[in-house]
Amino acid sequence: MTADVEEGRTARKRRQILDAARAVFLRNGYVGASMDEVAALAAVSKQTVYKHFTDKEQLFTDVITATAGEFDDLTRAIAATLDAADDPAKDLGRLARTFLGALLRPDVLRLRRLIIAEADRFPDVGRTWYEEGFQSVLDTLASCFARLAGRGLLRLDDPRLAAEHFMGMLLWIPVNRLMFCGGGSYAEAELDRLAEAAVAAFLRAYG
Amino acid sequence: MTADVEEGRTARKRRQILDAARAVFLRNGYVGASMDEVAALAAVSKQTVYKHFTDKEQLFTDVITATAGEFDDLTRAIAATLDAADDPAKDLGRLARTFLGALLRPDVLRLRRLIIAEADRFPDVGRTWYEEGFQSVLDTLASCFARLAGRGLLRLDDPRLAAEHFMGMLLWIPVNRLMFCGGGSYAEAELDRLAEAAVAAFLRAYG
DNA sequence: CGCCAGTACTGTACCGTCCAGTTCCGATCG
DNA sequence: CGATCGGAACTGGACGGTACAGTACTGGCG
Repeated sequence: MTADVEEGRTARKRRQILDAARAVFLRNGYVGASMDEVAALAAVSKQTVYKHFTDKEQLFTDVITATAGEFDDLTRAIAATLDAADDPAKDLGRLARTFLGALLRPDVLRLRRLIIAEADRFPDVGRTWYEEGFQSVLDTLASCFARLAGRGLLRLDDPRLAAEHFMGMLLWIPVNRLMFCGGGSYAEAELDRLAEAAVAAFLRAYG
Repeated sequence: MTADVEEGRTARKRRQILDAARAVFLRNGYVGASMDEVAALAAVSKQTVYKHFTDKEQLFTDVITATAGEFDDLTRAIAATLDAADDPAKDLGRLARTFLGALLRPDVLRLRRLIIAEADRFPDVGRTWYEEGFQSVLDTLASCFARLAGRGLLRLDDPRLAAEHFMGMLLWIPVNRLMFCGGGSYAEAELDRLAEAAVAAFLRAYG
């Protein structure tokens, strides 16, 4: 997406294929996606697809792992927001809004659905996603909570547990609603309300 | 499953097909399931399958909606446990354990994965499941919370919000872990710990 | 006679391979 | 510095083999 114009023909084709495959897999699922469609959308011959990726399976796993790195932005946002916090209510609210905005995006939800759907066929993909994405966000949040507790701004024994409860109160409802009701979305005002309510309850339990 | 031996041969065949289809869909997903496999597992000819269900699509939606009624047991368990409550900490703990035991069963999780995976192809199925299953459990829990608040055993303005937060703290972590890590499971002691921690935090926020 | 199992059949879709011809890239040479 | 060249990468299409949805037909059982 950036100035990767200079990356060589081979790398460019590979990137095209990965992007097209991501779109096709997200739209049709693993079984429903056809390699012909991937090749067509990538504007590439099928031979080239099979030169870069031996299998449909390997193409799938490479697509997911290539997309997994995007969680790093989220963890950085956590640390940046909370470590500079002085008013926990306000800064937790901002963090909660950041989470909702990042995790309820349609493409993120479709990726989530895809990984969940194929968790049986690709156990490694699912486990990696859980450990590298889900858990690492929790770890980061927990260590920030621990620092806030050290500064007397939160009151908690088990920062990891507090992080789990924070995420649960914030995300359980909207994530489930959007997972089951495919094309839905939330208005900004509703997201504000969700974030505010979760933070208020969290501060009653852990403030 | 019970003593439905006398239900007519047509209805019996239909039941056989539905049960077999549920197993096949749960194991292979919608696209991966084959009608031949369903017929074979039901010990029925393919012609009979198509006599009862016009389509693969219709068979799928009928399978899901036929399974959806099982949530009623859960809602009854909520009301029975909480409306007789005198010690909220203890009874909420029992309820939390009931939820975990019911929702983390492997077949329930596979059904959940299946519906989520096909939420794009079958939007009605996903929405129905969310409204009839998910929301009705929340509604029941919320009205029980309201009664508890009326008796002075809980302190809350918005019972629905409290129910959402209760479920979120309890279920977010284990459900997600098992959705992403296909074949995992929890030991009983871990479930006890999860339930206890969620109830303790909930009572700090809403006690 | 009516219903159903078993099976064969049609049409389609797709994975992965193969081949013949073309384009791109980097290096070498005039 | 620009023309040339060899090889790698790519295209486009065709093909074998397989799997599956849905239909049709035949024989057997109550």
